[in-house]
Amino acid sequence: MNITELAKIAQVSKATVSMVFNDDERISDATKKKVLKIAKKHNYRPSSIAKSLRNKKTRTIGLMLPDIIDPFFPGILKGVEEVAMVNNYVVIFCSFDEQKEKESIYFEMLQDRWVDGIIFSGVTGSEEEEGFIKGFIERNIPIVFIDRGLEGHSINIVKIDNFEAGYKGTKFLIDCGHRRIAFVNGPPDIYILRKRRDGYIQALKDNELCFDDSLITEGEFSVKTAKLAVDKLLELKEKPTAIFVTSDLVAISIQTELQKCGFNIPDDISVMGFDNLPISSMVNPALTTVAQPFLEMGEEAMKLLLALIEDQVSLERKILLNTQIIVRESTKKIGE
Amino acid sequence: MNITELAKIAQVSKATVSMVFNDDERISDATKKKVLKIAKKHNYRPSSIAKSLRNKKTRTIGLMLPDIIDPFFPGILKGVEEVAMVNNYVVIFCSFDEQKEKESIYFEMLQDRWVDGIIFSGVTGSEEEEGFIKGFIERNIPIVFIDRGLEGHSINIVKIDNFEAGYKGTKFLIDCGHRRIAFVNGPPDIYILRKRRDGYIQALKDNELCFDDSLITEGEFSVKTAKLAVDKLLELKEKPTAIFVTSDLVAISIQTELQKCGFNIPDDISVMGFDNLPISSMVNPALTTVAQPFLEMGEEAMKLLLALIEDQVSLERKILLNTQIIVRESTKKIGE
DNA sequence: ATGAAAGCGCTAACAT
DNA sequence: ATGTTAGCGCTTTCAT
Repeated sequence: MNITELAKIAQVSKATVSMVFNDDERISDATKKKVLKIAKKHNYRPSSIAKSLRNKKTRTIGLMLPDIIDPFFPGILKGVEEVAMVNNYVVIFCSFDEQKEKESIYFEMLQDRWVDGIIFSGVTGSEEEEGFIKGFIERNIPIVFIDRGLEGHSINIVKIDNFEAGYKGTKFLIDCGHRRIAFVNGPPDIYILRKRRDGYIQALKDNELCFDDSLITEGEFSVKTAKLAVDKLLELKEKPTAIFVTSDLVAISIQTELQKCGFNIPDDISVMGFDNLPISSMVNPALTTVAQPFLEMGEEAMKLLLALIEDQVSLERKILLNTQIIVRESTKKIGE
Repeated sequence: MNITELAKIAQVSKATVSMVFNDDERISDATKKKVLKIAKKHNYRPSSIAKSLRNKKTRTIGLMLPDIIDPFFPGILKGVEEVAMVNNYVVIFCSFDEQKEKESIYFEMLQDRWVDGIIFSGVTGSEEEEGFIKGFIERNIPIVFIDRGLEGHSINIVKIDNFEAGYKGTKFLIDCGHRRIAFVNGPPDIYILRKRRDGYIQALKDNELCFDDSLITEGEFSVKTAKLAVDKLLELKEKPTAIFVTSDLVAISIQTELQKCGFNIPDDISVMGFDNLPISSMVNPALTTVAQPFLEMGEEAMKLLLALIEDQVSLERKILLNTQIIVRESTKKIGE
């Protein structure tokens, strides 16, 4: 059932049917009712495809994510999806698994499909990527970044203040009385992780605590790094009383490792995570952590994208979301 | 840049351009090369939207999920996405959060957008839902279900054998020497969970073990249920030596609860989960569990959907995927 | 080997 | 208050 058939049955013109479905005020209530009734009876619904071709708007956005198994992306996806759906948009899910080739193919698909906008998390910074991104911007397809964007470009981005988060987490441990605080981080060539480390170091400095290189472990976020970090700690003659880990998953692995080595958490050592994943409240001990507002990040990114699409504004906006310390059982006050 | 403009620049007809991009053999190599070159230069790519309207095929599928935070859905999503993308399809992500209203709206959106097919996990069984599903099938839009489908309908479905999985998990514990095995399950009105329980009971029977109602706890999958289950166990005079929990997340919560009550796992009591989530290997102790092949479920669902879409077959197919026992640290052999 | 033209389902300008 | 018509970008018959 399409508009032509329906118009025939309802004995009106296609234009009238169209106007009815677009709530045009010029149509009389009588015909409006009549058309709607017949449409319902015949299960007629206007084709989004035809509309898109005609209107040059698809009410579709692309969401580019490096991964979906990593448990912080589902929250972002959900936030984006919710705001999109309420606004009658639909999201095409693109996960490129850190593969350049997949990323390129998805960029092309999104271009071919005339998406109205793109939300992008996990920029790699490759030349090819930059080319695609510039292409979209030239064609007036807005892009909103999450976490980090293209360096040296006027961009719209939603993120947390990673420096402040690193600072805040460290400060919390200091306020708990800890004086020797180890730091376990991901790869420092990732901008946001470098910032977290900077925050950690600044907090130490501001509180006149020794900053000791041997307290820092950096490497990819994995169980291996967790083991490495624990091994490193065990060899230290002067052991830290707390560890700040910039990933909940790694923090959980570290807790496990430490427990296996006979440490009691938090009595022997405090552990502080970063992310606040759903699982973090379920493990033993429940993890104290710096919470990232994943859902909100998705929501805000989508809201910003909507503004860019619909209001045609080309503002360059940075939205900074708050992190929050969630105190649970893996940290405790010491000293006095 | 569209086909008309490109045709003009290349001094050929629109038909020729179209044929070039559809690899029509009638076009000479010379013009093919010429057109492709000019297309590249002007960054021309055929519009998927216009193609869709013309061809009545969108190379788009809808994926309906009840949730995305629940950690087994990301695996499914990933499996679907991978197979879709390799075949030049795109997936519209629809999460209805167990809300009937959202579900209906998404069904309508998918209809309006002429998706070529739908993958659906989490049927609720509501009348409205059934209406939509029938509508799609009537309009020849294939639907593949994951886990469970519509009762009394010829449907295409990908799932695991939940009875066998329940049986297998229980049997493993029996083979470890356990004679009193508690069972913690989700709501038994969910078909697949009922099946898992049936498998548990059958395994007990087949091994002439007492089946004791007081060993079973059922309720929604949550921390609350975990606590409830542990409380119940503590009151038992004859304690079980093992617990089989049909959800890793709940199993992890139960481990935490038990540890807080002073139990050592697996020395005092063995715990067996169900799912094999990424996190399950990281907790302490690492969880022995019945693994569901989430990724494969998504992949197989998408492959089946492709067959239905492209071969226009209307076979009614059930794909049964294997579960697997992953032995880790939370269970141990006892007795002899 | 290539071109001309109709039509996919819709909207918007213009006409009545 | 409603109808007529052209056109969005593409494919596909049918001609040449």
